[in-house]
Amino acid sequence: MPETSGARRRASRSTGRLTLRDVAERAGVSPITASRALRGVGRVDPQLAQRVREAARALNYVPDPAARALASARSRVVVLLVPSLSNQVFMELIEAVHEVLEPAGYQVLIGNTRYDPGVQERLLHQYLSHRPSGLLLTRSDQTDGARALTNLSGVPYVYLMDLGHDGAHYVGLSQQAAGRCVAEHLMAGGRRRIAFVAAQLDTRTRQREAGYREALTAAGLYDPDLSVLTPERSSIGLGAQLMRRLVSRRPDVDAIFFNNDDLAQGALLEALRLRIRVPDQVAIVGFNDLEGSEHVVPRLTTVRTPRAEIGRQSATMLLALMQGDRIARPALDVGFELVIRESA
Amino acid sequence: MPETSGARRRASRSTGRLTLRDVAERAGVSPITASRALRGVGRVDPQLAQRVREAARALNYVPDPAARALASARSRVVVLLVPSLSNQVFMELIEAVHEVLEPAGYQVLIGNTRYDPGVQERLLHQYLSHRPSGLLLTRSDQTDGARALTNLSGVPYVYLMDLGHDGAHYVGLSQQAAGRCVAEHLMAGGRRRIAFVAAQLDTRTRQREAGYREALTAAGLYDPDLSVLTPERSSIGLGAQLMRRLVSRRPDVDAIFFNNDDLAQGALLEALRLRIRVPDQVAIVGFNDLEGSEHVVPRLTTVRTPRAEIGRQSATMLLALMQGDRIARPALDVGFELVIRESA
DNA sequence: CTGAAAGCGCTTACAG
DNA sequence: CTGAAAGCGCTTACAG
Repeated sequence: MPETSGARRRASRSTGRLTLRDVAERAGVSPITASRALRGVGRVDPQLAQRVREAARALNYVPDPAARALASARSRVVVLLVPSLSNQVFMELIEAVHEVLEPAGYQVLIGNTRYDPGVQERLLHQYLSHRPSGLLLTRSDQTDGARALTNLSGVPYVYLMDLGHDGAHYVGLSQQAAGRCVAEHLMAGGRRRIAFVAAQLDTRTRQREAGYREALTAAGLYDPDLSVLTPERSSIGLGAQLMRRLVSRRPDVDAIFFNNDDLAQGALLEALRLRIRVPDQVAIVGFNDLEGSEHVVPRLTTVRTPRAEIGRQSATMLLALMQGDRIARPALDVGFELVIRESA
Repeated sequence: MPETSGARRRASRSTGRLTLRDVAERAGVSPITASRALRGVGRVDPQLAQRVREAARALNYVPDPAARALASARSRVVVLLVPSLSNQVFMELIEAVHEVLEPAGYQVLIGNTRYDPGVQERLLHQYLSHRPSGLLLTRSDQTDGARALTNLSGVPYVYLMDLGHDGAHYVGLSQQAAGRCVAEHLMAGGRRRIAFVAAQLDTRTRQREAGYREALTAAGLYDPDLSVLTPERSSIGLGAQLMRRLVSRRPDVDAIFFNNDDLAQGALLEALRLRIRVPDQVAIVGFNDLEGSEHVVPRLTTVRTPRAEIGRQSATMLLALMQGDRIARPALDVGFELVIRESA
């Protein structure tokens, strides 16, 4: 179609790009009508709409997101801020969010807050300049400033991972109840000296620790000396290291609750090397049910958290909010499941 | 500053947003000068430039990316297309790319091609509508259509993970040489019946297989019956399963080269259960040196591939290309390293 | 149901 | 070195 293209090129700043006008011309309508037909809004004669859609398809037309965002003061972008990009938990979350939002025509802009509330606030401020249609955040990692920004922006948002009762939208689970559940399982198995080991001390970790402490305190078994908390990054290697240190310092420990499966997997490997019998001598429980946990020796007892479900449900909820729907239950509890295998 | 804001609100479609005009007014210059000062282009009186920067900072001004993209026909977006979001290899890549590009003021738009060249082409077409400043792709997964699109777009791009000699820009390593290296190490250790096991059959897998076959053929040891290739998703569980099947079908196998560490880790666990002694009875080598490989029992011999390095270097190379520099060595070989531990 | 006008917030190209 | 004009490609608000 050299003529069309030539005609468009007359302006000095033309980009040579295929525009809505080309589609409109081909369909024999005005650009406004073409715009409406393509977006499926307003009243357009079905026949005309069909012609427009055919023209767009024939020309392989893709609307310019920048022009669209500028004109409508809203971009089809959803901002997703996660605490880490190297944690399997958040990868599955990202993947699930993508799966729901991409087919719905949204771009997912991912920000890595590195478990740092300050970074989260900075990223939020910067990403808000894109005028996103929606926000997916973790509430517990927010500063007051970030919370204010989020509210003032007027952009719909959903909080991920945990739950709250302040009227905001949540998709997550009670981290504290999960912590309590593990402690109770271990006590029910007759364990008395139950340790809690955690790295990467974010808010969700502390909530789980609170649940653990609550349960043990109620049973008169809480011993602060059995809590090992380190800000280091959670990893298999660190789990092995912490295991070794703990059993040498407290040889009487009879159960260990690791805050993440990577730590627990490392501990299991270390137990193998130290010839510590699991669960006979020490019971071990992990958290999250990550890849490999059902295959390690012995198979790891852990808490399954539905990350993909959180991703899908939060994206779906956000989709509803973005089109102005009201949500009946703003705090969606996706639950957790204690998966009892061989290690405890 | 209610007056300023009130003045701006006179137009019916005003968004209430803080604009370049506000910054210019505060600094006492025209918007064009403010624009130039903020971008650091063109000649601007240093004193004026300083005033503009101060005004922007005082107002907490963030330029509108949409307006910027529309006016300049280029957005500060880099598109990164990866074959998977659930593979640790690509997560580390994504993280490293982010680390370089975000501070440089670019947004990274991530697309998941799901190992499907068709999806890659579709995503490319769609993402190109954002007029990205640069593209980060895996060449071997491209269709001819995608390659044509990439070229025609005029957008600078760098291919990740492997190498090529067609003048395009690459940051990666010779997957075939790595495959050959593993096979040679096993043969040097006296192994004669060396199996190759792979899942998720992408091009890089096939290149490694080619290297393996080449080395074994040269030594007269190649046995096609010892190649196990499955299109299933690579995982620890699958590794365990393939291990069991292979040793029962071919009890004489004395070494296995797994195409990814997750498979090898699963195989090690299965060997533990089946009481197969590694490496005495069967040597096992993995690929990629993923998390946990140095901790498993026995510690896994594998090939370390520098994913973070690929991410950083490719982002840095793209940054240079985007500002019009020429690259002296368009194909950057980041190499690989055979890490000999206990399993082979 | 359809369209001409104006505007979104920037940058480019041109003058001075 | 600085700025007034025009334009990027869409959509909104207003008429008809």
